[in-house]
Amino acid sequence: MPYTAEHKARTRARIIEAARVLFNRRGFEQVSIDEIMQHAGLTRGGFYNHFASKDELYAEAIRSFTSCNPFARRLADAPTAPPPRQLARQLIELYLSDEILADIDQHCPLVALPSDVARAGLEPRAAYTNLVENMTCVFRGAFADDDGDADRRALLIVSLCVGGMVIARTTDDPRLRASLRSAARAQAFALLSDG
Amino acid sequence: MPYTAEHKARTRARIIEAARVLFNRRGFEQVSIDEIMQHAGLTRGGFYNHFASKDELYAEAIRSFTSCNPFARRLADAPTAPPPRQLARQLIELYLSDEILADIDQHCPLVALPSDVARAGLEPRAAYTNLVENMTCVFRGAFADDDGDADRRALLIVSLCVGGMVIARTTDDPRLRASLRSAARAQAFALLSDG
DNA sequence: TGTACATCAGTGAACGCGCGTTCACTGATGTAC
DNA sequence: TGTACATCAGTGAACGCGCGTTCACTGATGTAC
Repeated sequence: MPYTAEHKARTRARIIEAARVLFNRRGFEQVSIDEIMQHAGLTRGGFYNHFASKDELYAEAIRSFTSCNPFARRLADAPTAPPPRQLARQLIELYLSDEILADIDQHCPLVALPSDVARAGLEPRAAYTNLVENMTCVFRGAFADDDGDADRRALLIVSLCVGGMVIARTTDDPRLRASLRSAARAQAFALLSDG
Repeated sequence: MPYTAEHKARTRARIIEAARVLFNRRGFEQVSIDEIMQHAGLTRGGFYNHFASKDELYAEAIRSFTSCNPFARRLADAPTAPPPRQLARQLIELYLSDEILADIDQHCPLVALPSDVARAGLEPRAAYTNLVENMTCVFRGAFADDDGDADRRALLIVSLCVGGMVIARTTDDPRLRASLRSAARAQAFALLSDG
């Protein structure tokens, strides 16, 4: 057995991470396998030692989003996190922040890839749905268990965050980019507070 | 002057309409000029009699949405339309309706093409921004001129409509598709009412 | 410990295909007479 | 009214390029002895 299985797994993970970043930045079709492999420090030909096709890589990359964006990392800290409502506020703030908007590589796939995923196969769409559910679930946690209006509020916060960021990311007008997000932030906070 | 200018304008409009439908359905890069021209009942070569490049057509197609979707048509009826606030309600209802969600060809580019436009050139992004502004402006009209909070509310309604539809369109979960839109509709109505 | 070997991760040239774009042309049409 | 003509919208073959994929290969590595 030349090269350990672990060695191959690490290389594979490196390719997926490179793909995640590049897909997020420029979309699935706009990124070539050549580029992904270079970004991972490899050359074109080796790709098919790890994946059957570019499509297979796409599904893997979307799945990997769940564990690699700052939002998800913030959530992973949950045990040491502040109480639910305060955590929710921090996540809204982070989600709509200038830092995230400015750093395309860190964008949430809900924001970065909706059109791409909508046209993709079943696997990517299921991964996307899963992400929406996870995000909603976090905000749901900020309300009382017996709060009949909590589900609706959580969904609204998600819609505001995603909607605000999608438009902000797409438009080229700096004022609109700012006012959209500050309006969404204030409204999301209001939804959290008067619950 | 063989062929009237009007003849050429009609052909051009036919190409734009074909492009609008196909881009909306499958995205910018996934649709070839060949396909668009066929869809318009023409052949590949004639394309460059009407447009300098595929990018130029893209911007035109986005702009054309302003005049050829149910949302815009509803607006064109303005003279005979109900008072601004009631019109706004009708437009929200329409934007988030089952009918629109089910008919991909009719989707608003704000919902159908965000990832594509975000990666496109200046022209498409400017056209997108323009659409956001037009939409915001309509909802702004539902509030008093001297209402200092109106701009913010109008932006929130746009964010909710677009955000709700973007996620609904992308997810494959029917319950989520429904609950997102009904929550967004209720909240948008609330924003209109207690202004 | 040192060496020969088998494995297979990684290489890079090549292939085939589709797409955006160009170009020489064709033929339908409005105009001048 | 009829005809010859100039224009240019529309045609379709061709070009060049980039991409996904294939393939014969190389050489680094763990293992057996």
